[in-house]
Amino acid sequence: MKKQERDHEQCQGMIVPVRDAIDVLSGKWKLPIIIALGFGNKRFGELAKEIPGITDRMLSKELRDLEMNQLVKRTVYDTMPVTVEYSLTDYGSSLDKVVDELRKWGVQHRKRIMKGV
Amino acid sequence: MKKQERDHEQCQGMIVPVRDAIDVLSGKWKLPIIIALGFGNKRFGELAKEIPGITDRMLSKELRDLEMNQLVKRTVYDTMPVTVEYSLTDYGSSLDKVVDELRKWGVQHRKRIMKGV
DNA sequence: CGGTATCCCTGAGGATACTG
DNA sequence: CAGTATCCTCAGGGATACCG
Repeated sequence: MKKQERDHEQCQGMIVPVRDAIDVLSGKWKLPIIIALGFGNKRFGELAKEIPGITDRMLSKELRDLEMNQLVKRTVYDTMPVTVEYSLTDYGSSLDKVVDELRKWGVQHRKRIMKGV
Repeated sequence: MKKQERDHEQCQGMIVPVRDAIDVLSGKWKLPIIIALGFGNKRFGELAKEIPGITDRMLSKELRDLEMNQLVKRTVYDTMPVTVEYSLTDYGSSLDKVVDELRKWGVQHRKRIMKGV
């Protein structure tokens, strides 16, 4: 096999899974929600406070998406009025390292921008 | 300071930089382009071949975005007809670990989906 | 070869009001 | 409290054609 062919296959081997990940995590809000839940289970209103700028509508929608992808678990307590608690699943927690690298890069990026490069 | 306040601040300290990163890397195509260039400098047509499904228009637009953010460098060679080569900047290469964690997670995710969980 | 110009459409995301 | 309902805007992205 030629070098270009090897390169091409290796390249696809990276691009395809990364695109799978992007598809699940797409949008402005999913990672912030996952991060917030990483600090402990939270109720709807608590999440809304923790995530700057999100509307109720988007929070509701994104939580549903994350629940469908089994990254987040929704638990309803039969109190009066009802309380609902959101938590990360183990699968959601497996994004830990991704989030951490993204955070580290983001910190460096912000520094760079601030210096006005 | 109370525990909730500490948690809140720590949480913001993660969310804000991650959102900075998301803003720069947003969309379906930027990370795939960066990955492809990680395998070596490439010309427009080579990139188009390497990235499944991208249109010329999107490739052109995304390359401009990445160039503006100094993740990618564009070099024009004065041949006939002109050839243009794209390469990762050092800054672009600094996304290395982010991409790798995303790839690892994506591989696991694909396995999980395939099992039909 | 390495793009641009147009046109178009969907869906992400925002604003506001309302409900059990 | 934990959302829905409704309406709206805009940008991401696709298709096709064309250009130096």
